[in-house]
Amino acid sequence: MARLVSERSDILPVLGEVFREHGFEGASLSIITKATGLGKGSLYHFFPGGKEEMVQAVLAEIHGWFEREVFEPLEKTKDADKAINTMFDAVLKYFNSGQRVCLVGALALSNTRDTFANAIRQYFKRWVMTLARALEKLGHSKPEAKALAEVMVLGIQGGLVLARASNDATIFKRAIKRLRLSVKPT
Amino acid sequence: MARLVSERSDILPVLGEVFREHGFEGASLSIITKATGLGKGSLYHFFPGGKEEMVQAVLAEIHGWFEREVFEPLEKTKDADKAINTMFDAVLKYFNSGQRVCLVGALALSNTRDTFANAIRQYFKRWVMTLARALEKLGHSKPEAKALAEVMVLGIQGGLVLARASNDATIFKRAIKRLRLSVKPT
DNA sequence: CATCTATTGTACCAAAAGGTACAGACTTAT
DNA sequence: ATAAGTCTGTACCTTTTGGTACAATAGATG
Repeated sequence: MARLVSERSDILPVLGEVFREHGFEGASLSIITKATGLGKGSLYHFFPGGKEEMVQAVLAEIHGWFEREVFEPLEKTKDADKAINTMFDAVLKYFNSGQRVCLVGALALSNTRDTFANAIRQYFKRWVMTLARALEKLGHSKPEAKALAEVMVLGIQGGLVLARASNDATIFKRAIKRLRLSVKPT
Repeated sequence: MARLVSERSDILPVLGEVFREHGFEGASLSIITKATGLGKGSLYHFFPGGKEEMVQAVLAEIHGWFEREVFEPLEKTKDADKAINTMFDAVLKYFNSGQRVCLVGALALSNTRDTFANAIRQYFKRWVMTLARALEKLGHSKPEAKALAEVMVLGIQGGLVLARASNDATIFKRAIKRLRLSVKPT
Protein backbone atom coordinates (compact mmCIF):
# COMPACT_ATOMS: atom_id res chain seq x y z
CA MET A 1 0.00 0.00 0.00
CA ALA A 2 1.04 3.59 -0.48
CA ARG A 3 3.32 5.18 2.07
CA LEU A 4 2.12 8.73 2.50
CA VAL A 5 3.54 9.87 5.80
CA SER A 6 7.06 9.16 6.83
CA GLU A 7 7.20 10.71 10.27
CA ARG A 8 4.97 10.14 13.22
CA SER A 9 5.67 13.71 14.26
CA ASP A 10 4.19 14.95 11.00
CA ILE A 11 0.69 14.12 12.11
CA LEU A 12 0.93 15.42 15.67
CA PRO A 13 -0.18 18.93 14.72
CA VAL A 14 -3.19 17.52 12.90
CA LEU A 15 -4.05 15.33 15.88
CA GLY A 16 -3.69 18.36 18.14
CA GLU A 17 -6.17 20.31 16.08
CA VAL A 18 -8.63 17.42 16.09
CA PHE A 19 -8.50 17.11 19.87
CA ARG A 20 -8.79 20.85 20.28
CA GLU A 21 -11.88 20.88 18.12
CA HIS A 22 -13.60 17.75 19.36
CA GLY A 23 -12.15 17.01 22.77
CA PHE A 24 -11.00 13.57 23.82
CA GLU A 25 -14.33 11.78 23.81
CA GLY A 26 -15.62 13.69 20.82
CA ALA A 27 -12.67 12.83 18.61
CA SER A 28 -13.78 9.48 17.26
CA LEU A 29 -11.43 7.29 15.29
CA SER A 30 -13.43 7.94 12.16
CA ILE A 31 -12.92 11.68 12.61
CA ILE A 32 -9.24 11.11 13.26
CA THR A 33 -8.74 8.93 10.21
CA LYS A 34 -10.45 11.51 8.02
CA ALA A 35 -8.47 14.43 9.44
CA THR A 36 -5.09 12.72 9.25
CA GLY A 37 -5.72 10.76 6.10
CA LEU A 38 -4.37 7.70 7.88
CA GLY A 39 -6.25 4.43 8.24
CA LYS A 40 -6.59 2.56 11.47
CA GLY A 41 -3.67 0.40 10.45
CA SER A 42 -1.25 3.30 10.36
CA LEU A 43 -2.76 4.99 13.37
CA TYR A 44 -2.34 1.96 15.59
CA HIS A 45 1.07 1.38 14.12
CA PHE A 46 2.21 4.80 15.29
CA PHE A 47 0.17 4.83 18.49
CA PRO A 48 -0.34 1.29 19.78
CA GLY A 49 -1.98 2.75 22.86
CA GLY A 50 -4.81 4.24 20.84
CA LYS A 51 -6.36 7.61 21.52
CA GLU A 52 -4.79 7.99 24.91
CA GLU A 53 -1.31 7.64 23.50
CA MET A 54 -2.16 10.10 20.76
CA VAL A 55 -3.16 12.74 23.29
CA GLN A 56 -0.08 12.08 25.40
CA ALA A 57 2.07 12.54 22.32
CA VAL A 58 0.29 15.75 21.40
CA LEU A 59 0.67 17.07 24.95
CA ALA A 60 4.37 16.27 24.87
CA GLU A 61 4.73 18.12 21.60
CA ILE A 62 2.87 21.13 22.97
CA HIS A 63 5.01 21.17 26.06
CA GLY A 64 8.09 20.97 23.85
CA TRP A 65 6.94 23.93 21.82
CA PHE A 66 6.31 26.06 24.89
CA GLU A 67 9.59 24.92 26.40
CA ARG A 68 11.46 26.18 23.37
CA GLU A 69 9.43 29.27 22.54
CA VAL A 70 8.34 30.47 25.95
CA PHE A 71 9.80 28.84 29.05
CA GLU A 72 13.47 28.77 28.06
CA PRO A 73 13.51 32.36 26.78
CA LEU A 74 11.89 33.43 30.03
CA GLU A 75 14.56 31.62 31.99
CA LYS A 76 17.66 32.45 30.04
CA THR A 77 17.30 36.00 28.85
CA LYS A 78 18.92 38.94 30.59
CA ASP A 79 16.23 41.29 29.30
CA ALA A 80 13.21 40.01 31.23
CA ASP A 81 10.93 42.74 29.96
CA LYS A 82 11.61 41.76 26.39
CA ALA A 83 11.24 38.05 27.15
CA ILE A 84 7.83 38.59 28.71
CA ASN A 85 6.62 40.60 25.78
CA THR A 86 7.93 37.92 23.48
CA MET A 87 5.88 35.46 25.50
CA PHE A 88 2.74 37.45 24.91
CA ASP A 89 3.55 37.66 21.22
CA ALA A 90 4.00 33.91 21.08
CA VAL A 91 0.78 33.28 23.00
CA LEU A 92 -1.17 35.61 20.76
CA LYS A 93 0.09 33.80 17.69
CA TYR A 94 -0.24 30.32 19.14
CA PHE A 95 -3.86 30.77 20.13
CA ASN A 96 -4.58 32.52 16.87
CA SER A 97 -5.56 35.70 18.69
CA GLY A 98 -8.18 33.87 20.72
CA GLN A 99 -9.79 31.74 18.05
CA ARG A 100 -7.93 28.62 18.99
CA VAL A 101 -8.64 26.73 22.19
CA CYS A 102 -5.95 25.66 24.65
CA LEU A 103 -5.97 21.87 24.60
CA VAL A 104 -4.35 21.64 28.01
CA GLY A 105 -6.95 23.92 29.56
CA ALA A 106 -9.80 22.10 27.85
CA LEU A 107 -8.55 18.73 29.06
CA ALA A 108 -8.23 20.14 32.57
CA LEU A 109 -11.95 20.85 32.60
CA SER A 110 -12.95 17.50 31.12
CA ASN A 111 -13.49 14.14 32.77
CA THR A 112 -10.29 12.81 31.23
CA ARG A 113 -8.34 15.14 33.48
CA ASP A 114 -7.06 12.32 35.65
CA THR A 115 -5.62 10.40 32.73
CA PHE A 116 -3.46 13.35 31.73
CA ALA A 117 -3.13 14.94 35.14
CA ASN A 118 0.64 14.90 35.19
CA ALA A 119 1.15 16.56 31.83
CA ILE A 120 -1.52 19.15 32.59
CA ARG A 121 -0.14 20.05 35.99
CA GLN A 122 3.43 20.22 34.73
CA TYR A 123 2.54 22.57 31.90
CA PHE A 124 0.95 25.20 34.09
CA LYS A 125 3.40 24.80 36.94
CA ARG A 126 6.38 25.37 34.68
CA TRP A 127 4.71 28.32 33.02
CA VAL A 128 3.85 30.11 36.25
CA MET A 129 7.28 29.39 37.72
CA THR A 130 9.40 30.62 34.84
CA LEU A 131 7.19 33.67 34.42
CA ALA A 132 7.45 34.50 38.12
CA ARG A 133 11.25 34.31 37.96
CA ALA A 134 11.30 36.69 35.03
CA LEU A 135 9.06 39.12 36.89
CA GLU A 136 11.40 39.00 39.87
CA LYS A 137 14.23 40.07 37.60
CA LEU A 138 12.16 43.14 36.77
CA GLY A 139 12.06 44.18 40.40
CA HIS A 140 8.90 42.51 41.70
CA SER A 141 9.19 40.96 45.13
CA LYS A 142 9.03 37.19 45.27
CA PRO A 143 5.39 36.97 46.42
CA GLU A 144 4.38 39.81 44.11
CA ALA A 145 5.99 38.05 41.18
CA LYS A 146 4.32 34.74 42.01
CA ALA A 147 0.91 36.38 42.28
CA LEU A 148 1.33 38.36 39.09
CA ALA A 149 2.50 35.29 37.17
CA GLU A 150 -0.58 33.45 38.35
CA VAL A 151 -2.78 36.34 37.28
CA MET A 152 -1.24 36.32 33.84
CA VAL A 153 -1.48 32.61 33.09
CA LEU A 154 -4.95 32.48 34.55
CA GLY A 155 -5.89 35.57 32.58
CA ILE A 156 -4.79 33.93 29.36
CA GLN A 157 -6.88 30.84 30.07
CA GLY A 158 -9.88 32.87 31.15
CA GLY A 159 -9.52 35.04 28.09
CA LEU A 160 -9.65 31.99 25.89
CA VAL A 161 -12.78 30.71 27.62
CA LEU A 162 -14.59 34.01 27.36
CA ALA A 163 -13.50 34.69 23.80
CA ARG A 164 -14.70 31.29 22.73
CA ALA A 165 -17.93 31.58 24.69
CA SER A 166 -18.73 34.96 23.19
CA ASN A 167 -17.34 34.09 19.78
CA ASP A 168 -15.41 37.33 20.05
CA ALA A 169 -11.65 37.10 19.71
CA THR A 170 -11.20 40.74 20.68
CA ILE A 171 -11.88 39.76 24.28
CA PHE A 172 -8.72 37.70 24.23
CA LYS A 173 -6.68 40.39 22.54
CA ARG A 174 -7.84 42.98 25.07
CA ALA A 175 -6.94 40.63 27.92
CA ILE A 176 -3.41 40.25 26.60
CA LYS A 177 -3.05 43.98 26.13
CA ARG A 178 -4.09 44.62 29.73
CA LEU A 179 -1.72 41.98 31.05
CA ARG A 180 1.14 43.58 29.13
CA LEU A 181 0.53 46.82 30.97
CA SER A 182 0.85 45.12 34.35
CA VAL A 183 4.37 43.84 33.72
CA LYS A 184 6.29 46.83 35.08
CA PRO A 185 6.51 47.07 38.89
CA THR A 186 4.86 50.14 40.38
CA MET B 1 -44.26 0.74 38.50
CA ALA B 2 -42.99 2.80 41.38
CA ARG B 3 -43.22 6.54 41.10
CA LEU B 4 -40.12 7.92 42.76
CA VAL B 5 -39.68 11.40 41.40
CA SER B 6 -42.50 13.83 41.06
CA GLU B 7 -40.76 16.86 39.65
CA ARG B 8 -38.60 17.14 36.61
CA SER B 9 -36.79 19.99 38.30
CA ASP B 10 -35.73 17.65 41.09
CA ILE B 11 -33.23 15.92 38.88
CA LEU B 12 -31.77 18.99 37.19
CA PRO B 13 -29.09 19.49 39.85
CA VAL B 14 -28.05 15.86 39.51
CA LEU B 15 -27.92 16.18 35.74
CA GLY B 16 -25.87 19.34 36.14
CA GLU B 17 -23.33 17.53 38.25
CA VAL B 18 -23.12 14.68 35.77
CA PHE B 19 -22.45 17.01 32.85
CA ARG B 20 -19.94 18.97 34.88
CA GLU B 21 -18.06 15.79 35.70
CA HIS B 22 -18.25 14.04 32.36
CA GLY B 23 -18.95 16.69 29.77
CA PHE B 24 -21.60 16.32 27.10
CA GLU B 25 -20.07 13.48 25.13
CA GLY B 26 -18.70 11.76 28.19
CA ALA B 27 -22.03 11.65 29.99
CA SER B 28 -23.49 8.47 28.54
CA LEU B 29 -27.08 7.50 29.16
CA SER B 30 -25.92 4.65 31.34
CA ILE B 31 -24.03 7.09 33.56
CA ILE B 32 -27.04 9.38 33.64
CA THR B 33 -29.46 6.63 34.60
CA LYS B 34 -27.17 5.52 37.40
CA ALA B 35 -26.65 9.02 38.75
CA THR B 36 -30.30 10.03 38.62
CA GLY B 37 -31.76 6.67 39.51
CA LEU B 38 -34.15 7.06 36.60
CA GLY B 39 -34.54 4.57 33.77
CA LYS B 40 -34.53 5.53 30.15
CA GLY B 41 -38.30 5.48 30.21
CA SER B 42 -38.51 8.30 32.73
CA LEU B 43 -35.59 10.18 31.25
CA TYR B 44 -37.11 10.32 27.80
CA HIS B 45 -40.47 11.08 29.28
CA PHE B 46 -39.07 14.20 30.95
CA PHE B 47 -36.66 15.08 28.16
CA PRO B 48 -38.01 13.85 24.84
CA GLY B 49 -35.12 15.60 23.12
CA GLY B 50 -32.56 13.38 24.84
CA LYS B 51 -29.23 14.59 26.13
CA GLU B 52 -29.37 17.87 24.28
CA GLU B 53 -32.63 18.83 25.96
CA MET B 54 -31.21 17.81 29.31
CA VAL B 55 -28.26 20.14 28.92
CA GLN B 56 -30.50 22.97 27.73
CA ALA B 57 -32.66 22.48 30.80
CA VAL B 58 -29.64 22.46 33.08
CA LEU B 59 -28.27 25.60 31.43
CA ALA B 60 -31.61 27.32 31.90
CA GLU B 61 -31.62 26.37 35.55
CA ILE B 62 -28.08 27.65 36.02
CA HIS B 63 -28.93 30.90 34.32
CA GLY B 64 -31.97 31.19 36.56
CA TRP B 65 -29.85 30.69 39.65
CA PHE B 66 -27.35 33.35 38.62
CA GLU B 67 -30.16 35.65 37.61
CA ARG B 68 -31.63 35.46 41.10
CA GLU B 69 -28.46 35.29 43.17
CA VAL B 70 -26.06 37.42 41.18
CA PHE B 71 -27.38 39.43 38.24
CA GLU B 72 -30.48 40.93 39.84
CA PRO B 73 -28.74 41.91 43.07
CA LEU B 74 -26.05 43.59 40.98
CA GLU B 75 -28.68 45.49 39.05
CA LYS B 76 -31.07 46.48 41.78
CA THR B 77 -29.00 47.28 44.83
CA LYS B 78 -28.08 50.82 45.82
CA ASP B 79 -24.99 49.58 47.61
CA ALA B 80 -22.92 48.41 44.66
CA ASP B 81 -19.88 47.63 46.76
CA LYS B 82 -21.87 45.25 48.89
CA ALA B 83 -23.57 43.67 45.89
CA ILE B 84 -20.24 42.94 44.23
CA ASN B 85 -18.86 41.35 47.36
CA THR B 86 -22.02 39.31 47.65
CA MET B 87 -21.37 38.17 44.09
CA PHE B 88 -17.91 36.95 45.01
CA ASP B 89 -19.35 35.17 48.04
CA ALA B 90 -21.93 33.47 45.85
CA VAL B 91 -19.34 32.51 43.25
CA LEU B 92 -17.03 31.07 45.88
CA LYS B 93 -19.83 28.96 47.26
CA TYR B 94 -21.26 27.96 43.90
CA PHE B 95 -17.95 26.70 42.57
CA ASN B 96 -17.17 25.06 45.88
CA SER B 97 -14.11 27.23 46.35
CA GLY B 98 -12.66 26.10 43.04
CA GLN B 99 -13.33 22.39 43.23
CA ARG B 100 -16.34 22.52 40.99
CA VAL B 101 -16.12 23.22 37.30
CA CYS B 102 -18.21 25.82 35.50
CA LEU B 103 -20.43 23.89 33.11
CA VAL B 104 -20.95 26.91 30.88
CA GLY B 105 -17.23 27.51 30.57
CA ALA B 106 -16.51 23.84 29.94
CA LEU B 107 -19.15 23.67 27.21
CA ALA B 108 -17.70 26.80 25.65
CA LEU B 109 -14.40 25.00 25.14
CA SER B 110 -15.96 21.79 23.84
CA ASN B 111 -17.07 20.84 20.37
CA THR B 112 -20.71 21.09 21.42
CA ARG B 113 -20.28 24.83 21.75
CA ASP B 114 -22.37 25.54 18.68
CA THR B 115 -25.33 23.57 19.94
CA PHE B 116 -25.55 25.66 23.10
CA ALA B 117 -24.00 28.82 21.70
CA ASN B 118 -26.94 31.05 22.59
CA ALA B 119 -27.19 30.02 26.22
CA ILE B 120 -23.43 30.23 26.67
CA ARG B 121 -23.13 33.67 25.10
CA GLN B 122 -26.09 35.04 27.02
CA TYR B 123 -24.76 33.87 30.35
CA PHE B 124 -21.43 35.67 30.05
CA LYS B 125 -22.84 38.70 28.33
CA ARG B 126 -25.35 39.30 31.08
CA TRP B 127 -22.76 38.72 33.76
CA VAL B 128 -20.23 41.20 32.34
CA MET B 129 -22.94 43.77 31.66
CA THR B 130 -24.58 43.78 35.07
CA LEU B 131 -21.19 43.75 36.78
CA ALA B 132 -19.97 46.68 34.68
CA ARG B 133 -23.06 48.70 35.61
CA ALA B 134 -22.44 48.05 39.29
CA LEU B 135 -18.82 49.15 38.92
CA GLU B 136 -19.96 52.36 37.26
CA LYS B 137 -22.07 53.10 40.30
CA LEU B 138 -18.89 52.89 42.35
CA GLY B 139 -17.29 55.66 40.34
CA HIS B 140 -15.51 53.82 37.56
CA SER B 141 -15.77 55.41 34.14
CA LYS B 142 -17.81 53.52 31.59
CA PRO B 143 -14.86 52.01 29.71
CA GLU B 144 -13.00 51.34 32.94
CA ALA B 145 -16.01 49.53 34.37
CA LYS B 146 -16.44 47.45 31.23
CA ALA B 147 -12.80 46.44 31.23
CA LEU B 148 -12.77 45.63 34.92
CA ALA B 149 -15.93 43.55 34.65
CA GLU B 150 -14.35 41.60 31.83
CA VAL B 151 -11.23 41.07 33.91
CA MET B 152 -13.29 39.77 36.79
CA VAL B 153 -15.46 37.28 34.92
CA LEU B 154 -12.50 36.11 32.90
CA GLY B 155 -10.46 35.87 36.08
CA ILE B 156 -13.07 33.63 37.64
CA GLN B 157 -13.09 31.32 34.64
CA GLY B 158 -9.32 31.26 34.39
CA GLY B 159 -9.08 30.60 38.10
CA LEU B 160 -11.33 27.59 37.72
CA VAL B 161 -9.25 26.24 34.85
CA LEU B 162 -5.97 26.66 36.71
CA ALA B 163 -7.29 25.35 40.00
CA ARG B 164 -8.63 22.27 38.31
CA ALA B 165 -5.48 21.78 36.25
CA SER B 166 -3.26 22.02 39.31
CA ASN B 167 -5.68 20.25 41.58
CA ASP B 168 -5.23 23.16 43.93
CA ALA B 169 -8.33 25.03 44.98
CA THR B 170 -6.31 27.73 46.71
CA ILE B 171 -5.45 29.13 43.29
CA PHE B 172 -9.12 29.93 42.80
CA LYS B 173 -9.51 31.40 46.26
CA ARG B 174 -6.48 33.62 45.78
CA ALA B 175 -7.84 34.78 42.43
CA ILE B 176 -11.11 35.82 44.03
CA LYS B 177 -9.31 37.59 46.85
CA ARG B 178 -7.25 39.61 44.38
CA LEU B 179 -10.29 40.53 42.33
CA ARG B 180 -12.04 41.78 45.44
CA LEU B 181 -9.21 44.21 46.03
CA SER B 182 -9.61 45.70 42.57
CA VAL B 183 -13.22 46.74 43.07
CA LYS B 184 -12.60 50.21 44.46
CA PRO B 185 -11.68 52.91 41.91
CA THR B 186 -8.21 54.37 42.34
C1' DC C 1 -64.43 1.84 42.64
C1' DA C 2 -63.57 3.03 37.93
C1' DT C 3 -61.17 5.58 34.86
C1' DC C 4 -57.62 8.35 33.24
C1' DT C 5 -53.19 10.22 32.82
C1' DA C 6 -48.54 10.57 34.42
C1' DT C 7 -44.71 7.73 35.18
C1' DT C 8 -41.66 3.66 34.84
C1' DG C 9 -39.09 -0.85 33.62
C1' DT C 10 -37.92 -3.95 30.04
C1' DA C 11 -36.87 -5.40 25.73
C1' DC C 12 -35.24 -4.04 21.66
C1' DC C 13 -32.77 -1.59 17.73
C1' DA C 14 -29.39 0.11 14.27
C1' DA C 15 -25.35 2.61 14.28
C1' DA C 16 -21.03 3.74 15.89
C1' DA C 17 -17.57 3.13 19.15
C1' DG C 18 -12.50 1.54 20.03
C1' DG C 19 -9.63 -1.98 18.96
C1' DT C 20 -7.37 -6.36 16.69
C1' DA C 21 -5.56 -9.31 12.97
C1' DC C 22 -3.22 -9.76 9.10
C1' DA C 23 -1.93 -9.97 4.41
C1' DG C 24 0.09 -7.16 1.20
C1' DA C 25 2.93 -3.48 -0.57
C1' DC C 26 6.37 -0.18 -0.30
C1' DT C 27 11.58 1.29 1.15
C1' DT C 28 15.85 0.47 2.31
C1' DA C 29 20.14 -1.82 3.04
C1' DT C 30 22.68 -5.40 1.46
C1' DA D 1 17.53 -8.39 -6.46
C1' DT D 2 16.45 -9.90 -2.32
C1' DA D 3 15.59 -9.98 2.32
C1' DA D 4 14.10 -7.21 6.38
C1' DG D 5 11.58 -4.17 8.27
C1' DT D 6 8.27 -0.33 7.83
C1' DC D 7 3.98 1.12 6.71
C1' DT D 8 -1.13 0.70 5.23
C1' DG D 9 -5.94 -0.97 3.81
C1' DT D 10 -9.57 -4.23 4.75
C1' DA D 11 -12.25 -7.15 7.26
C1' DC D 12 -13.81 -8.27 11.46
C1' DC D 13 -14.89 -8.30 16.52
C1' DT D 14 -17.21 -7.00 20.91
C1' DT D 15 -19.21 -3.53 23.51
C1' DT D 16 -21.54 0.53 24.03
C1' DT D 17 -23.91 4.22 22.19
C1' DG D 18 -28.38 7.18 21.91
C1' DG D 19 -32.90 6.27 21.11
C1' DT D 20 -37.76 3.83 20.54
C1' DA D 21 -41.82 0.96 21.69
C1' DC D 22 -44.85 -0.41 24.75
C1' DA D 23 -47.14 -2.75 28.27
C1' DA D 24 -47.66 -2.34 33.19
C1' DT D 25 -48.50 0.28 37.17
C1' DA D 26 -49.09 4.07 40.25
C1' DG D 27 -51.61 7.93 41.89
C1' DA D 28 -55.19 11.42 41.08
C1' DT D 29 -59.96 12.46 39.87
C1' DG D 30 -64.50 11.74 39.48
